[in-house]
Amino acid sequence: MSVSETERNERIRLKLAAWWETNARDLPWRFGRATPWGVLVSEVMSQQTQMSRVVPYWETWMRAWPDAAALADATTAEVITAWGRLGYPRRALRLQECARVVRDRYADELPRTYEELTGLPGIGDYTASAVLSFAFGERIAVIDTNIRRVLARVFRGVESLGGAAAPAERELANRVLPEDTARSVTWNQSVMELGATVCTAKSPLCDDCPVREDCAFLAAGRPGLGERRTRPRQRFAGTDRQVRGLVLNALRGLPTDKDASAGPAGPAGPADAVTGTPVLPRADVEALWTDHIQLDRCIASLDEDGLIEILPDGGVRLPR
DNA sequence: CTCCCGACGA
DNA sequence: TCGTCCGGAG
Repeated sequence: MSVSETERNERIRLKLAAWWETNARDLPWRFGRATPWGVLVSEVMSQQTQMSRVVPYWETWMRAWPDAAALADATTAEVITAWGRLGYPRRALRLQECARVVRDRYADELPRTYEELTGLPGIGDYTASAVLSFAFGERIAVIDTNIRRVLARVFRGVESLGGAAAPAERELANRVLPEDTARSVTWNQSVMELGATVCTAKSPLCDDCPVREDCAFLAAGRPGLGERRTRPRQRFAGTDRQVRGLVLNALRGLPTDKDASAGPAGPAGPADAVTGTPVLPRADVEALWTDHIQLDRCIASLDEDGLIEILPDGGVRLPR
């Protein structure tokens, strides 16, 4: 790295750090207010889900299950219900599996190596790196869609392309990561935050950007702005994802025994005699979606995922 | 319609 | 490396 390049990087780092001080969103798991486990939960909830939607779920979740051991002891039905409408409910299943591994294999203490973290259910490259940086304060380059976009724009003057992070992108991320450990954490957080709130994909707010004077992308006239960088997202309407969501949403809405005993007598629906888990009868299942071929395919896939259980009479329920 | 702090299996 | 998995906001 040349002297001038080093100086430029340092200038950018200082501006971002100052910007972070006054512009960081006050998320409840930031600024040392959450345990490493709490940070991990926030990262899992944030996978493909906006922070603004995550915050209330995280608050409720952490009150119910403050640590891995508590989550490990919950029933799967409770976990799926608490996941609510965050989307991608398999994440909730994996998070509980993760909690059980942490409790059983790691004595309820989150491991702090990349290899061990990525070995946990639902924890991939991004989440492992984020936990190491944000929860444990280790020096490691965090690579997510926001950071890839910001680094590509500021340092290379181009839009980041879709697909997996290329080796060149990882090299760049490691090259510009501050040597000082504490500064590397602030760097990761500030670059990510800039990408989420200012240096957005389609319409970046360059006038409000703290590094607009140093940005290669802006200097080049923002070539190819808004160019599709990620692979096209699957549409939603009419897909299996929508149908699966309908089924789970119906199951989440069923009154439980707690509702019956606590509140104004809600109609306690049909429940399994042994477990007490509320059951959605086959007739109610069929009322959810007219295409029964697709519906049954989704019921089967939900069962395979462990998100529901199918009873002999065709009714379904959340797993215990 | 696209986008949002991805992970996983085929 | 690609397809799948949710849902809401802009």
